[in-house]
Amino acid sequence: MIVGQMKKLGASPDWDRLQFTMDPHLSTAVRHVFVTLFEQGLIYRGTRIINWCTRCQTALSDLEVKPVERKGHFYHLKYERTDGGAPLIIATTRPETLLGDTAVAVHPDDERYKGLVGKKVKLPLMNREIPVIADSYVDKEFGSGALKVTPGHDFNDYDIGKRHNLAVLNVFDKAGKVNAEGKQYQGLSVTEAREKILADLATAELLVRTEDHMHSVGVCDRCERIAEPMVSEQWFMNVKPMAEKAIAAVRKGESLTLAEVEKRDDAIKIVPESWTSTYYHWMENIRDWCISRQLWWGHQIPAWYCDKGHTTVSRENITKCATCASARVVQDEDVLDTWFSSGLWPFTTLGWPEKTKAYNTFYPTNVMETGFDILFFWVARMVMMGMHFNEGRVPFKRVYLHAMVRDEKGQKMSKTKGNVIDPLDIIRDYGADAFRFTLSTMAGQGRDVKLSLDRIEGYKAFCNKMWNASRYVLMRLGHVASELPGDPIPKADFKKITGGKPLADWVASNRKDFHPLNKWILAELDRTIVTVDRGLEEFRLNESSQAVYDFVWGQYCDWYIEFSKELLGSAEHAARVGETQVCLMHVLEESLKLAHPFIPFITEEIYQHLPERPGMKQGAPLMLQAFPVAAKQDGTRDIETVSVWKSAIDTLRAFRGENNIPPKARPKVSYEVLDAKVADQFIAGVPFIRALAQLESLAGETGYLRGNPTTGEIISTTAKFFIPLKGLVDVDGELKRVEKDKQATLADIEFTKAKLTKPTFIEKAPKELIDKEKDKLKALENKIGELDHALERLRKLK
RNA sequence: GGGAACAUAGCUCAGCUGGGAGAGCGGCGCCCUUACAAGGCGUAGGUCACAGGUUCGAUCCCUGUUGUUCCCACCA
Repeated sequence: MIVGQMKKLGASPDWDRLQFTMDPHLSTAVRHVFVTLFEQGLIYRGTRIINWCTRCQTALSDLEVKPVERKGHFYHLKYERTDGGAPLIIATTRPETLLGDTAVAVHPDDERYKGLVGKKVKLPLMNREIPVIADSYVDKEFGSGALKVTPGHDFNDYDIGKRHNLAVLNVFDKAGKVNAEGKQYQGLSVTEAREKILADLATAELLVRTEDHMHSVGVCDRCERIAEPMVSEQWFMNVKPMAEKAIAAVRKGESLTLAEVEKRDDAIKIVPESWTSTYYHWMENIRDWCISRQLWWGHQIPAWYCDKGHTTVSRENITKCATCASARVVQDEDVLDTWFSSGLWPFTTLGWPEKTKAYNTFYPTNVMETGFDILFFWVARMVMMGMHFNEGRVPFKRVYLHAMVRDEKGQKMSKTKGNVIDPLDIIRDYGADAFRFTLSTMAGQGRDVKLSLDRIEGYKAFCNKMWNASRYVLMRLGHVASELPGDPIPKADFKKITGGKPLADWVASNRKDFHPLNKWILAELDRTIVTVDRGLEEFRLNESSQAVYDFVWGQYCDWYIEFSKELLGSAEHAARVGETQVCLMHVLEESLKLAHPFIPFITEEIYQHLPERPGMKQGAPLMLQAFPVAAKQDGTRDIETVSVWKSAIDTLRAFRGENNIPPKARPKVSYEVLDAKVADQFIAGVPFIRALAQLESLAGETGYLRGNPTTGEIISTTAKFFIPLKGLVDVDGELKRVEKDKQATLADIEFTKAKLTKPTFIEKAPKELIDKEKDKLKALENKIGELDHALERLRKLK
């Protein structure tokens, strides 16, 4: 199912290399690792206290036990002294464990109990005497300052017991029932035993009082049943020495850049960096890893026990004990923690321990991309195992911890909570591309993603936009039937236009002579390529996807395509048709490549519809094309030029919009350039401003309109437009619009003036900024003059 | 108990080393203009959680407060 989901999502790994940790080769490698570590003394079998799940009937690692706040009770019990002195009061949350008590502990400095240490108390209900011992673990302030010690069922008590050589009593069996040690309580479950014992204590007047108590208990990660600390025989791995090296590798990576770390094999960089401290903290406090599990599914531990009690650990299955040659051998029934084999993933999947070609080529790998929820479970173990078994070389150079998808309420998805969103459902409703794009833009957050259906909807629209833009391009290239009868645009013959050169090459060598609009869109494309590239390099996927989105929709569709209609449709620019067709095509193609990592399906589909062009094989997949590279050309001037046109168009559109001038109205307008510095640039854009502002005509002002008393003046930053207002607008409405503009401009002036008159600013701010502010002030004051003039005319007109 | 993060427009979120806050969705107005109504154009909407500090200047850096979240931890 998961593989199916990944394919639907468009994940593009080399599926031929799909592997499973239980595959024969990986199983062999797992055995090899286990036996090697055993021989190195890093794996051992021992009796320890571990967390035990009484439902799953298996040992759990520390990581598999989740602390949960539970309401409980704090019971104060009376332990009678054998010397007849005042009884000890002991507080506990788990009275049933008293069955396994082997001591009572007090703090060595506790004046209240000084004389008691070394004496004995009577264990309630059990008819057993246990010693009072002194141990500094005990907190004098907590409860009564006296602690019952149950080494068999409590981690702390186990440690205390070891320090004082106390007996370890197991009173529960693997199913969580009281065993024979519990005498009259045998057979009861933990909960039943607790109730019965409390009742008996009450009867015996040994239960002093009961309080409500909130405390955290460890529950099994899988089934949420309370984990029972139990003493049992398990396999452990000493990970401390490996952890030290694993810490060193990340420390080294901290002082390196992402690019630097890629060139070496002894350092790891974690992104986002804030996770490194978490990683250190865990690694520095790491304890021996309990690796055996009492499950029926997994890699069986390669250890055999003979009838004489000898243990044989072997890479091959054995039939005889290695020590006594007894043929009565039986393999350990336990299996390994699933993360044991997963921790070997980066090298066992490449054929290790054999030095295969794949291994030599791909180890160390470049990027490990996963969720932070398995940073310890998986990532840390891979680092430790990887370095240990590969001559200190790291398994991967960079770790990218992506954000975690949560549900709409921000909760982690889980099967038990039933709030899992199936990616297939989203793909069915919105498409894989929209889903991927959304995840990419949301990946910027450090921690979690609340999946927002509205946003997916928005990116679905983007995919649609891309499709429609492509349709337009194909029409303009004459490769799709235009619905325009008698469309004058010739079918683009790229071979002829570029002389057989690939479009990209032809553009690169000729772009300096292109029309400003074509130069401009190429410059915008270059900028976008740089941004997308940087984002991908630095794992800021949201910046990359956002840059693609903004470029395609905000520049290419909203402006360039609109401009191109004029460029292609007017006889004035007939000489630019071929060049413009190439640019439309080239920029579309490069955009498809930039967008492809995010929306692979639709971009591939569109790509397959693109017409034949020099150097391109029909049917070649987009996925295999080289990623775009930005030209090293300075497009600043072109971007500036077109921004002058855009701002003029914006001003005229705002005038139309706010005055509710119907789109069908085509006013005749004349202009006068206000900023002499941009006069040439402005004049080159006149036909395009006219077209996009939907004007009948736009001509240099000759005095006719200016002299006309019914003419209105529209002020943009670089130019003034004269428009006959009569019958076109409601003069009051236009007065309001210009007045609003004036107020905003005045506020601007005030702000800038305040800045410039502050002596400390003039003294300390960078000169560049001061000059910029001065220029700005001048332009604003100029504009006020023009606005006042416009207002005056409007008032007269009224 | 220790550590980390987050708090920006009604909603979901950008804002990369400090120089007058942006997008999408939603709202309002005008448009079915032949790529696109899953659209176009215009427009409203934010003391950037709160209080201090550093700075000529703070959404951005520092400290504290409040709220939310996550991770780690053996307080009976």
